[in-house]
Amino acid sequence: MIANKRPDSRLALDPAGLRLAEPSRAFFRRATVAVARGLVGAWIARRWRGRWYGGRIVETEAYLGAGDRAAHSWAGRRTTRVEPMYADGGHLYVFLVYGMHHCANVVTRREGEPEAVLLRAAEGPAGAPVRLMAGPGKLCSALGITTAHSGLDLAAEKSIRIFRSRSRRPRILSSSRIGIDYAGDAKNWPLRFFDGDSEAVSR
DNA sequence: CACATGATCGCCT
DNA sequence: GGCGATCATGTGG
Repeated sequence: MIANKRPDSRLALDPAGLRLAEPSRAFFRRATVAVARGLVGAWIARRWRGRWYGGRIVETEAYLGAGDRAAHSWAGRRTTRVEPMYADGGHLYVFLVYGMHHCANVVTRREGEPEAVLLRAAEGPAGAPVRLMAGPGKLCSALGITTAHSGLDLAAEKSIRIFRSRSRRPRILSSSRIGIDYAGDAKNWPLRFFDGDSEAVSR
């Protein structure tokens, strides 16, 4: 068990409400764009001291590996930090940006194929501030996710999990990705996906 | 409302 | 030594 940052208590979930189809390894191994779309509307949940906390994902971005200038694995870059991106689909890749904010990614494809989906925003359960997780750094902060969780296997570990929702499919819109002006032509690729009806999408 | 800035550190050149 | 897959706060129009 990883005993670090505590999740925001307002994100407490009823475990009974988490009886949703849990993505299998095969779900994460699919094409990265398919996973990025499939994660919009899914739930991310973390268990801390025996209780569950989490939210419904409303915004994601796909990062396509060695050929994607915006990806940390661009040109085959492989450092200790990025290593989890090279793991099998379903692992977690967490990194620190600007020296203070964490960003959580779900690794896709197979071992040796460094692609991932950035979790950019989520909305908490009823009662939680709508924009508490409206941004990748805020999402990690609210759930207490840090680099200590990087490399964790979502399909095997029990502390952080992804659940697919049974409710209505969201109206998914797309756009170019945020904050990657340095990425050349890749900056215009339509790899950001979000729930067009959510108030928790980042701005 | 639209910028502009500071915080803070690991990775890359 | 520069800058980033960010965010909160401050200024000015």
